[in-house]
Amino acid sequence: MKKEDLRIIYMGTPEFAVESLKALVENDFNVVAVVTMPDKPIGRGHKVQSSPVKEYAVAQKIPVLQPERLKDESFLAELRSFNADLQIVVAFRMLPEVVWAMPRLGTFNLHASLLPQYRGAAPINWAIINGETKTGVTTFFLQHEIDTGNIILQESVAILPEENVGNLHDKLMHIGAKSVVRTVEIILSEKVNAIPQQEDEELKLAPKIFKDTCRINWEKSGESIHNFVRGLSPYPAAWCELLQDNSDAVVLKVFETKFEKISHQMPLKSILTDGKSYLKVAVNDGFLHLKTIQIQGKKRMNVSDFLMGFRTINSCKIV
RNA sequence: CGCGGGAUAGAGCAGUUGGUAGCUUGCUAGGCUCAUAACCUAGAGGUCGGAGGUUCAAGUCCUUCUCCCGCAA
Repeated sequence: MKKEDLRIIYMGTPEFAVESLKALVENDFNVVAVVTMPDKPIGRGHKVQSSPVKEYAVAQKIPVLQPERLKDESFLAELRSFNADLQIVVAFRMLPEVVWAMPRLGTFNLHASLLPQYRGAAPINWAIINGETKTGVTTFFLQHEIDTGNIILQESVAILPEENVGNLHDKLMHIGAKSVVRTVEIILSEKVNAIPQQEDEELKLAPKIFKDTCRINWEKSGESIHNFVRGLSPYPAAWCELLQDNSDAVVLKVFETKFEKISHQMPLKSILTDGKSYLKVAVNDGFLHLKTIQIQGKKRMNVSDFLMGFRTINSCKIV
């Protein structure tokens, strides 16, 4: 089968999905349509914005579908009319069977973990939060249970000790794009050998992250708080509250920390600072240095800049 | 028109009932010290986000615009 004869429909929404689409387009694969989230009023001021995938598709003059509901007959009819051989899903949402079973060669997904580990919406975050030293990307054919399909291709990546979600996300995005291209080539060669997932080990999950999930629990060990912070940095960011004398608590986001393991007598959550170069918080097994933080209503800044202007830090409490 | 905070020296901030702009740091030069993210002295650096208005006088009060941030999605 010729490359041009393989009609591909691509589904995805955020920036992470653009890279793979771009790789397909630049490798001259025949992407006949793109499915993405409807334009929504989003962000500050509720301005209507289109998804990154849509913007790229429009620039490439690829037809874009933005269904409100994936089971709508009008959408399904439109989808059928493209007569695709293969569908590719990257960071989209759960698909009904009527959609993923439609194409002749099936539908595959790129997932940012080494399946079966970290099934779910936030695999990159959870891998870091749990202190993993490696993760990866997996392509697999969709089947009923989410993220459980037969694996086509898997590639692992080291997680560096100080790496945060931002870095790892970008790294996986690029490796993922290559994996997607390679996966399509394999399918094109008709030598696919998709193997079922081996669920021998204990499975770790990667559920969607909400704001409440991001609150720092100071009871935990310094190491795990450190991992928690980098696993949520730069987005959605770990946070705690800073309580100032006779005023309300303000949210303090923490983007970068360094753990100093040492035994001490300070009460939990004590603030230690020289008002100039460092700011550390007492935890059970040492001190957690806050390196990059953002207080509500201000910009993100490194701790020395923060201390320069925030002179009342010593009368504050961490909650 | 979703709610709220903000814009003042390179950076981070303060600025009272309107009265000619300060703090910390950084920068430059000099001094001091066995030594330090050390200390001392001097200096440069501002159209107080933009535009209008009120006033003898506006960083401060009023109107409007731009940009940034938090919440919410």
